[in-house]
Amino acid sequence: MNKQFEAVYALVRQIPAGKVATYGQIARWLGWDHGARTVGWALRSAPAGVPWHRVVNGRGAISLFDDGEQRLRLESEGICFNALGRIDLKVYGFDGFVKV
DNA sequence: GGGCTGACTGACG
DNA sequence: ACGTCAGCCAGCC
Repeated sequence: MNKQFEAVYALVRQIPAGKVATYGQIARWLGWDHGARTVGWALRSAPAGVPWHRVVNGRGAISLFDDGEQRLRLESEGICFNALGRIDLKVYGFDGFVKV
C-alpha cells in the first residue's frame, strides 16, 4: 500500500453520504494535475470501508461497467440521477476535503 | 529497463 | 450533448 494510495482512500472516506466527487478533483487535490487515471487505479484496489462508489468521472457519470450496482448504492444514499443517467455535480459535488 | 493497460480529462468537430 | 484524439501517472508483464 503506497502513501499516495492511502491519501486517496483518506479523501474518499471524507465524502459524506449523499455527496460525490470526481477522479480529476481528487487527483488535482493530491497534486496530480493529470493523473486522474491513477486515482481510479488506486480505487481499484480500495480496501473495505472506502466508499469508492461515491467517486464518479468528471461528467457526473459512472465510468465503471458495473454501473448497475454503483448506481444502486448511490441512489440508496439519496443521490438522484438525471434522465441521462448522470449525477448533477453542482448539487451533489463534494469539495470539503480536509488535508490529513 | 522497455512497453502496454487502465474505474480519466480536456479539447475539437 | 456525444464521439474521437491525445496526454499523464502508476503498476504489471
